Amino acid sequence: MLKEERHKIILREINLHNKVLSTDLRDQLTVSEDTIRRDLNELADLGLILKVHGGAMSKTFHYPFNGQNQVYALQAKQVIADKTINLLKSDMLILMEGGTTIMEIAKRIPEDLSATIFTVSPHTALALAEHENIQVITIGGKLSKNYNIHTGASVINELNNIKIDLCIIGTNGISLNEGLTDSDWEVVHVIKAMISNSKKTAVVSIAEKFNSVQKIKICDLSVIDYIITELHPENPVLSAYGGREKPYLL
Amino acid sequence: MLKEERHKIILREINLHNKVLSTDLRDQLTVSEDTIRRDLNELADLGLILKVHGGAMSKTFHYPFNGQNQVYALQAKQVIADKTINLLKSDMLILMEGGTTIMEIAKRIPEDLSATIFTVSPHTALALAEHENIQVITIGGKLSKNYNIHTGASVINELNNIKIDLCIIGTNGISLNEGLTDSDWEVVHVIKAMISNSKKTAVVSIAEKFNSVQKIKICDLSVIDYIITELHPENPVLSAYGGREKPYLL
DNA sequence: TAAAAATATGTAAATTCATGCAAAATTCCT
DNA sequence: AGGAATTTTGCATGAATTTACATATTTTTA
Repeated sequence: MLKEERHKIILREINLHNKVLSTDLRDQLTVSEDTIRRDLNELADLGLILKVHGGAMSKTFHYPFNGQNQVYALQAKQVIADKTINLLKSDMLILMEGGTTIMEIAKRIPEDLSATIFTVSPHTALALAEHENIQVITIGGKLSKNYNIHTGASVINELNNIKIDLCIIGTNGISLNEGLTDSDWEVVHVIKAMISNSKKTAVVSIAEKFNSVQKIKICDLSVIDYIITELHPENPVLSAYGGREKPYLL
Repeated sequence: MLKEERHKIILREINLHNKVLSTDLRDQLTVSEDTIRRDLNELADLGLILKVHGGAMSKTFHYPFNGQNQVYALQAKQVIADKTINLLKSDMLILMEGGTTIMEIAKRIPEDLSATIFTVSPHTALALAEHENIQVITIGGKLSKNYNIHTGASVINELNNIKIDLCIIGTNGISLNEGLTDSDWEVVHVIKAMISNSKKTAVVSIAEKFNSVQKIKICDLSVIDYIITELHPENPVLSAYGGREKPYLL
């Protein structure tokens, strides 16, 4: 294994988890601990990481909600993120909403993927900005305090002027009969506009949210192309959802 | 668990709740109480927390100027922020750029000030969103990786459609002869548009940046209404700047 | 004032680190 | 392609750090 290769893996690991243990890296990369230590020293000399006793840490938190904040069901969301990333191809125009699941996707995008990603969420934008080959375009507008995403007429207008290849949204409610539902009127309208200006739409949601209904309807499930959960597509919990038609379970 | 990791968690806990009990931390972090005590001692030695019997407290509770952020010249920037906030009145339309000084302004806006604030910076937007009475509107666009502010034609277009009462910008270079200067072409154009669509413009800058010149010109100083530094307006360092005409030193 | 709680100090075990050196791998040059 | 130069790696050693426990002291509380 090349040194540069290790360095990239180490940096990635730190970006993802905010820290690494020398011992973990030794096992993961199957090199001696001395080598790892030398790697960490070099990366620290370049100012890329913060070396500490026992490993290394991320030097600064670039965006507010990053490390210490405990994300609910983080592991499930990371599984979802990895599945979702398989849908992303180079040169795509991608549109992302906000939320913790989508943040995990943003963080875990491979460094060699080059694409243009639109987002209505400042958090997502800042996470995406970490990737060298991703062009980030924020759809600005009134910032909703509760959801930290841009809403309002200006957002809708902007969205109506672009044609997206793949749109990735989270959801608060998802059920067979009611489709996608949410509780905030402004947010619902943004999501509607996101979907209707995209060729394909993927919904990411932990299985726990399935069969829950919120007050305001976004759309029927038939409009959705992919539903991505942490479970295997053939898990009985999802059996009602994977029909012959869209949406496809991933 | 890494020691620094514990430290960050402890700091976060203190920032959130203003105090921590050693016993709570012992349980939460599953280490011995001695370790917690050592951690608290180290953080106290660094001046980041205030150690008290039974745990530790936030120092900012007692001494407002003492952040743990690694912002360069933070104290000066906080002085600038407080001066700038005097310019803000309720019901104003305000426009803010990005940068560490402006972040301090955003954080320190009084809770009873109610205004609409536009910004081209996701960071600033998220900081502003913390204030209940501030309506935040993000001017979206291509996110510049180096500066983390939105740039490009769409930003200019949006800016041309609004009329701002007060525009607050930072700067990289400020000098009598060359006026405001910066090093990034895209950023310069955004700032130009910000200024030309605002009735009043305030420049915030630590004194250290005075008499420095960057490659690209933004505007002459005569266009600026207020220059705000951490120094007293009559400090000799600034003597050349405060003429009979604009700009006014604060 | 006495009991309880919190703190300080010392010690030993375990882990981690820095350094020097030789073997192995890689790169460079002809 | 072949060999020299350079870089990289693993190992050995001793030093340094970190942690939990035991014990003594101080502070708080009833």
